[in-house]
Amino acid sequence: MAKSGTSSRVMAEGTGRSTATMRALVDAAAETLKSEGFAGASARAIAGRAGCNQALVFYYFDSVTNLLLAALDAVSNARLERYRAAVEQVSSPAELVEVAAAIFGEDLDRGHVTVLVEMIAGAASTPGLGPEVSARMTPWTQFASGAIDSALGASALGSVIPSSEVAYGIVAIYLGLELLSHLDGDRTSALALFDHAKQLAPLVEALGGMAAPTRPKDTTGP
Amino acid sequence: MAKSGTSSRVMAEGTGRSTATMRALVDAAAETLKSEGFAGASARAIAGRAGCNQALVFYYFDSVTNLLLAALDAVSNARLERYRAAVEQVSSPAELVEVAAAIFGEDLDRGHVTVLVEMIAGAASTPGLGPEVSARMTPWTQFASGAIDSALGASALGSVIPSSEVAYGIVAIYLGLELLSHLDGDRTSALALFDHAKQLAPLVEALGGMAAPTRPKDTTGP
DNA sequence: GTCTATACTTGGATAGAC
DNA sequence: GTCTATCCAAGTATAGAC
Repeated sequence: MAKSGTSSRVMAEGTGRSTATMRALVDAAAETLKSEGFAGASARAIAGRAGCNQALVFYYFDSVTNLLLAALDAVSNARLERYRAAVEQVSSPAELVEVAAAIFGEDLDRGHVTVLVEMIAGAASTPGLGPEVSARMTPWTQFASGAIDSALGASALGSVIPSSEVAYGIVAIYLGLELLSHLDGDRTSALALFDHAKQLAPLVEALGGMAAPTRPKDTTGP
Repeated sequence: MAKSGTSSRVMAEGTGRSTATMRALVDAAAETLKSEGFAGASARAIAGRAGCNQALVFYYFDSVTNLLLAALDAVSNARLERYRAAVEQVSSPAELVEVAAAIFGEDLDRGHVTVLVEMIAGAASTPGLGPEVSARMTPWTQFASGAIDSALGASALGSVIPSSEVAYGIVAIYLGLELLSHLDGDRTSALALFDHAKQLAPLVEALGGMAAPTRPKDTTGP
């Protein structure tokens, strides 16, 4: 699943060219998934975009599928970090919706979620790919769950609807909005939804306050 | 876009065998999209499942893409009719969520939304397919919009959030839940969300009543 | 209408030169 | 490490026999 037996332990500097083309391939794989989709992400198409030879795909990753998974890892990890950093300074539902909308706007423009969606949909056609992609989804549902908990407080509406299930729904919305907005090249319809969600946030806050045992804005101080 | 120049005007009975295999191909195309995904839906795979020769795909539909679109049409229309019939007897938000959950459960089990999702995701890799698929999505957003209007009443929350935008979000959730639940073969997580939505429906009703100029359950009588 | 046969293209993957 | 050359499998699409 990892790599061939090449330069996996020498990641620091050493063979500068090798890791460079490796990264080029990973980047090109992500870009190809965005513009050509899973079915169009062939070794030749990816290598062509990376500016190198098709054989290098197999030299570095053993198979096209492995390369695509590496691309998924790269995009997923980078974005997860971005979301984490942004959500860290958030405490209220309204704020949470606001930053979520902003970063999701980036995702729509840059096509980050496309990579995810194409891999999920493409998993059906490649034996064994499903579990691999599925494993890479759990960090997202877990992250969403945690973000909801810390913004809403475990005591609030969380007692009515468990945050893990809400998180599942949030992730689903992300994927679905990506599918729709990518299909007709229109990100405004998707972002409009976030605007409305922002309007609804105070309502959630009020309801949470009613059910909760008086928990103020929670500044996670140790 | 339609067919070759074969038996398009003789659809009644006449050439019984021809329309039979045509339907077999359409059905097989849908099934192949469900189990093998867009990338695995080749003329050979589909014809094999239909129990006929690969060449018939091109005889009847000119191209694989056209056959896949025909399959999408068939599934989409059948399901739309199913939803319409069920939603007709609905007036309250709680009822709407309930029937939506029930039929969506069918969709998850039988893989109807998979066909849609695979075609949307696959559209990226086939030039010209995007607009075709997009055109087949609008009936769904329109239907959802209408269902929300008639269950909520144009006067209720509709003044805060336009039903067309909510409909966009609902369709997105359907697609996203399909992606997730299909990936890890678990429909319960998706259906649990509907259960919770049902619990929230009375709240929406109450809020709608507050904002609306006293509109009772609306039994669309002529 | 349906099948066989076939032409042509693309894609995954390997071997070996440099 | 990177490229060329190549093999082989699979796919689209057409022609023509039945």
